[in-house]
Amino acid sequence: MYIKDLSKFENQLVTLKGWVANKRESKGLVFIVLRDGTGLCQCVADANNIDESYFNDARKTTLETSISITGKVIKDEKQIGGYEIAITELELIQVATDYPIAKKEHGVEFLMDHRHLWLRSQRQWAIMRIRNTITFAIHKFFQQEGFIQMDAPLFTGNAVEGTSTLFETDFYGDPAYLSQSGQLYGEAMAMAHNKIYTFGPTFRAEKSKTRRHLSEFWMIEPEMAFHDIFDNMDLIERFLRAVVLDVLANNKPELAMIERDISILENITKPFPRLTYDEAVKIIKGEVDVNNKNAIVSLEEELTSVVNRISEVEAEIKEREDKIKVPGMKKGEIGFNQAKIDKLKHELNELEEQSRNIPQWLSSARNFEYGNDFGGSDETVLTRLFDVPIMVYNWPHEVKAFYLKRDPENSKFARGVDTLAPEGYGEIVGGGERETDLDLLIGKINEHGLPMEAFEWYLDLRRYGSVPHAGFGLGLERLVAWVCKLPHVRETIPFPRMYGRLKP
RNA sequence: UCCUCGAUAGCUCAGCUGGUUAGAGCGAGUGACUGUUAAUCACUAGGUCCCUGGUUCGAGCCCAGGUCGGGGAGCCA
Repeated sequence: MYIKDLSKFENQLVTLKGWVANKRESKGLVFIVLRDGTGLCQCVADANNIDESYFNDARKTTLETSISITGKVIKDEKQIGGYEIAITELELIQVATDYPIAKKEHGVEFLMDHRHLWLRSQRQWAIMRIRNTITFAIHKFFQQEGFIQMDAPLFTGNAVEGTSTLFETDFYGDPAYLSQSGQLYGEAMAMAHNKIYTFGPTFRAEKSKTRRHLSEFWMIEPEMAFHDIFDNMDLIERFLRAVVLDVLANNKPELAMIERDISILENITKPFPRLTYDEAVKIIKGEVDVNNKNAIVSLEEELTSVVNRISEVEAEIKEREDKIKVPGMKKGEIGFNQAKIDKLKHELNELEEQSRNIPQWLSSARNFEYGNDFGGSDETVLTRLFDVPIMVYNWPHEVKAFYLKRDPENSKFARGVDTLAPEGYGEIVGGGERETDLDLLIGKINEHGLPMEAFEWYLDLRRYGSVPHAGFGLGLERLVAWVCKLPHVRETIPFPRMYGRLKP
């Protein structure tokens, strides 16, 4: 019996097992908000209606105490979930003392140190449900499209691109690296099964401390024989649309819990703009407007509004602090104002960080040098202007991976494509058409200073029945972060591993 | 690796140009309250002011070096 099914048991006696998510009590009444992993439900112990021992046990409950409750299901529109339980029996399973996570603002470090408990809170619960939908939707999409799921090894002897970002391990006395992409293996598997996808963990030892980076993250890498870059873009677009529509179909309540603006997700049915690198650069530099917006001007406006908001917030904090100081205010009202002040101070810290970052981003966009790869801030500047994901293709070949196909129409470019999520999120997909020319590939491997013997097996794919093929890699956490509009990817995975974070 | 912000009670934060005994709210504990949805009231217990050194009659506050954390750059999904 689970809380999510209560509607089928109106006016019946049910038994629920779960944890105390919240509790309020007065003399003859105890209100327990029970959490059972499927939902929340208020349960009421009324001293007049139940045995004294049950009532006393109800009073003993604390935050996150585990209990079993039996009671009658009563419809009550005012309650979360629309139902309430009138308790008739209550069994304490384990009484928790001093649960660390309180119903108030906490700092990031504290919450991360208590990630094992933080996962129980409502917001995190909702995010994990959405992640689950996305994971399932990804498998569903590819399976329906006739893809075979195959897994690339996690231990690898050679680096795809450089070694500075690899975690080294000991493999029976030899160095081995944790995989940072299954890409090359994916190509081999596609030659055997035509269309395949991998879905597994990926490791990158980048000492990055930004909202977009994890050291361990989950990547989905499809690879398709007989696909060119345009087929690839068609697939990316269909794929992301299917996944987001699945979330909209299954997770409206969760999206509401985290206060996600659904209208932007609903735009997913619109076609994704496809820009060449050249076009995207013009937009970033503010030389071309898009959707009646100019990248530079709108960022300048953003900066102004951040500055204005800072003075607003400062004024409100001061006002509330002065209010509290006046003698005679009721204790509860002081507490209420103090909680508001806490929240405003957190907002103020974030705004001040933005006011330091935006000028840097502005100068980076203004001074963007044609031919460079996009940085994180460039992607932010660009994607703030859109309300659907965009695809940027035909990149200068020097800045992209060695295995990307040179554009036959202009050898300056490589047929890579990045998909950038809107609202400033940036890259969630990177991919492209693969180089099939054996000599060009050998040249690129030498150019990058990579050990040729490690790539012999890969070159075999060009020697024996080489065909045009393409694929891409999607970062699961980045997709979840955008769908949920989270400020940081660390909340999209149960136990994040990142620079400076290996526990819990 | 670089830039930038920070570290004070279990938590979130005040703490003035350096000045006696370091504060608030929340949380916790005790008692009072018959329906609450972070707003009832009273009382109680909570501190190595991150570490090391320096300046000073005097350092939570100033200086130097470190440690840890937030944000960003580079790199990337």
